[in-house]
Amino acid sequence: MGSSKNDLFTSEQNRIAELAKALGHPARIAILEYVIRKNACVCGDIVDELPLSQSTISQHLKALKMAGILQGNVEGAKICYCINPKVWTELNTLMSHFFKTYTNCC
Amino acid sequence: MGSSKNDLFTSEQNRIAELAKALGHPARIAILEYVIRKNACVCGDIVDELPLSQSTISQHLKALKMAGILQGNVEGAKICYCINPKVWTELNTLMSHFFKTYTNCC
DNA sequence: TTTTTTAATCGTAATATTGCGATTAGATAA
DNA sequence: TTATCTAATCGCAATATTACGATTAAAAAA
Repeated sequence: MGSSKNDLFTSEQNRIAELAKALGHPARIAILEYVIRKNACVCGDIVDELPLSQSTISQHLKALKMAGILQGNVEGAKICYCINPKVWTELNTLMSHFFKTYTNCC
Repeated sequence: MGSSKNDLFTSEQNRIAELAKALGHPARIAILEYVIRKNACVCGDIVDELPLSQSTISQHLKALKMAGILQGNVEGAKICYCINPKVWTELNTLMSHFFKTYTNCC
């Protein structure tokens, strides 16, 4: 027990949940906002921007990369993070479709 | 340690993360889809619909209620769940605004 | 009344997440 | 070469999540 039973749900349900989960921490929202605000690939100065340790931020970056939302491109010793446009579109599409399925009833 | 440091982030960052986290499990997506598909307030037959135990579903319902996404209205012995329209709009607004902040750069 | 139904909560166990310091590996600089 | 910088990973601890059976409280039915 303790782990979620992903095999019981559709792949779309699992994918929405996976992407939402990746957004489910304020530090990861802050990271994405920062990467977007810089409007370019941003290297490890995220660490200077957020009040969290380097290892913690690296973990959050990993979570965002695992979901596919962020890309990391190696640039010498530094690594350049940016939004993965395809996954961003996927996220937008899945969410807005999900939102549209509801129209007031109560 | 172990708990997230919500006080380090803006209330908007925390709220987006809180709502996203509530969507961050396939069972909760399935619950919302079911409630929406019924296009009306739905009572506890969610338990018959999903392959999870009554107590587990009750926990997921609690998570959705805590985030405000679901409302539960007492109807005799049964409880009637439906989407909270205000929070649904809030969710839609926050997410679509968040999505719009990004335009391709890389 | 007693019985049944409904949904929340309790108790427990397994697993996941969050966070940080320390270490590591690879690239760059001196 | 050695030193430094960068970012991932390791190891650990605290806490949260997920899941289920059992119990509970309240309403409805018999």
